[in-house]
Amino acid sequence: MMELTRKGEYAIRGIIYLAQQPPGRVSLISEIAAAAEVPQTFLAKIFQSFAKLGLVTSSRGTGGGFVLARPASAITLREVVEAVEGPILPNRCLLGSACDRGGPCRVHAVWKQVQTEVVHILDGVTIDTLARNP
Amino acid sequence: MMELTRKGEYAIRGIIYLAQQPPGRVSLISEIAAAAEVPQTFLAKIFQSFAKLGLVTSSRGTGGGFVLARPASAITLREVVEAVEGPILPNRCLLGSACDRGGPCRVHAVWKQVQTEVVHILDGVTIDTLARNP
DNA sequence: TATAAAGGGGATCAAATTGGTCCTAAAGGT
DNA sequence: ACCTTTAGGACCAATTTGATCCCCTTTATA
Repeated sequence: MMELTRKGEYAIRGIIYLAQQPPGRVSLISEIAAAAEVPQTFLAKIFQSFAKLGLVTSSRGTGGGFVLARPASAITLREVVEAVEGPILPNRCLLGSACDRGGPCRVHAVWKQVQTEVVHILDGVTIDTLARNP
Repeated sequence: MMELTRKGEYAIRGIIYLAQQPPGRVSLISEIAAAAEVPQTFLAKIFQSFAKLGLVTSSRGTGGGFVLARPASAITLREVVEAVEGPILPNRCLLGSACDRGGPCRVHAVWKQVQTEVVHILDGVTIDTLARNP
């Protein structure tokens, strides 16, 4: 239960690689894909999401590629994961207010607590931290 | 991300209904399914899992049905969820020791922490508590 | 000892999601 | 012009999810 998908896995590996490059250094998607051992076309889609959300900046043409849009210490694991997997949401009922057939369900508060805790943990981890890891 | 499936949702609804019955009272799967508003054949499968894991006891034939195998206060939400969704496992890498291409991945400790927290929350909630909820 | 009333278990199936490819367009450098 | 590189959409196969169906076994009781 609650498993990260390949997409999430790849997203993390890819952005960690970017974070390990010298600041300002532009990386090609082909380079990132090779280093992170991820299918290139798939990773390209992932980085499109990153770009749209402002986690990375992209440039086209010769000399183009991807760079972090912010210092790695200002990008959280939560942002990266949510960029490709959508919001942390242990149960659909956390979206609307009425989840059960009439009124909030009996487990509502528990899922809310799970959500809060997970978000808190992932918010506390930056890509910088992960990139510097042993 | 991390969404509970219908199966998990149904499992919880079904066992809460059982917990709300007078102690010892046998409930038919048809009765539970109607009350919980869950497809009966699907719920039957779910309760088979419960029975195999010893959360409920089942009896066949006339007068048969399902009863909680333990007091509702001794059944945790975690047991119910894991019975049908498998173990709480934010990342595959939490199974083996080496997750990344050689050695544990950089995010390993984070997923471990998420797992521990979620397990802790769900372990702290009993079916009894849910059944008595407003 | 039939027979009806349950649950057990396997096979099967459609729909949704996941994981991934391909192609064409657009943008930028030479 | 022409090459390089990302953008975006269409498309596709495999897997998972969400069921349904059918036949078997167990059990009470008429």
